Amino acid sequence: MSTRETIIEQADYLIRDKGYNAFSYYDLSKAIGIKNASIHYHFPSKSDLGIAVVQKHLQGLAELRQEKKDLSPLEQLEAFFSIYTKAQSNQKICLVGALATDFHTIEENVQTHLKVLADQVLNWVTEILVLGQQQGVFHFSIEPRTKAMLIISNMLAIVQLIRLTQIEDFERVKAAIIFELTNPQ
Amino acid sequence: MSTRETIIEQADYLIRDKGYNAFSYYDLSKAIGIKNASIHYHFPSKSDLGIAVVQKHLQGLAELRQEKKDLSPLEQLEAFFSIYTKAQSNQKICLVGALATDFHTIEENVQTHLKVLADQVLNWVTEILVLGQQQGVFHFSIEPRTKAMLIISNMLAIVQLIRLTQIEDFERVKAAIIFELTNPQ
DNA sequence: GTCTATATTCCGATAGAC
DNA sequence: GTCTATCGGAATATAGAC
Repeated sequence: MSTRETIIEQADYLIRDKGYNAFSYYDLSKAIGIKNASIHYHFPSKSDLGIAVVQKHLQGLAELRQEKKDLSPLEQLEAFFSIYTKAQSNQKICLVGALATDFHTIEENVQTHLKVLADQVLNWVTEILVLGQQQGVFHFSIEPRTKAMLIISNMLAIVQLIRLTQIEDFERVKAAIIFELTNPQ
Repeated sequence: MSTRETIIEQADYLIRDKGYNAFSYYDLSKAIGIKNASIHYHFPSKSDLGIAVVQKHLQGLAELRQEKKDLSPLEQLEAFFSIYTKAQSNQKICLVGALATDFHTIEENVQTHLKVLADQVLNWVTEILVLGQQQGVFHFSIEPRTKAMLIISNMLAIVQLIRLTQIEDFERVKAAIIFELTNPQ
């Protein structure tokens, strides 16, 4: 992995662990083993790095979506959940939530990229829900886009909340979403 | 309002606007009109201030709960939602979410108080849901505590997400939660 | 591309006068 | 209880050698 990619990966980790404003170039230099100034060579400003991290997630999302596109709606939804399962296993939160709470402190170009990421996530989950509804495997009576917001909200928030409650709540919530979605009650 | 109370209120505002690590004693001094050092007289360390803000929310929650305890389950749930409606109207997020994302950077005594707040919220919403279920006005098939986590997650995350999507999503989500909860499908 | 060294700014916190 | 003044440290960022 190139130095540039290593920096992005570590920055991603730190943003989702401590928050955008709490991590520093010094944190990165410690973690990677190169000096502060070397990181500025790759990413002159912190915003440049923030954008790169968001873009990495955009790319990862597109790849995951492409990779799973022929699977069943339920399997695709579980693929979406896997993003959060992976985060939760490392005590990390999701990038969208991490940067949303710091939204009023990040530069406008980072904000813009973040909005695109949120939009892409919303589009994907909405698409999965519509497909599942058409196939009769998902049951819900509200607008698909709103249902997608509810499910995304559940995942985004639960990875934050399990820092305060119990780690087991993550699996409980995931199972409950699938139960309610797949059972006509 | 006493200077102490003014400081707490402004700190509350700033934490939920910019995040715990992004606001400074200087921000407070500008907003209130007293000097940096004067704030340290009331709150020697930033942790002292953080704890005071959490405790203000704990007290506010207890008062709201007491005030609404004889109302119907639906009205009590709407009272819970009103916390987020108020936040959303000022582009603020909820305190629990704001401090959860910064959780790994705040001092242990702030963490402890925050956990108590999250626990109190969870207890209240669970209680409302059980009552509604007993009265036959709420319909859900999962554990009440898990259902409470789902609903709290929805509200906690939506106030973060509307910074990235559309402000109208807040009302949509709120209406959808009530619709799904009150309709047997 | 990485380094040393440093400029600059800002932050949390304290001493001491009033 | 609020002020001026300042300390010590940390952050983002840059200059210039290698």
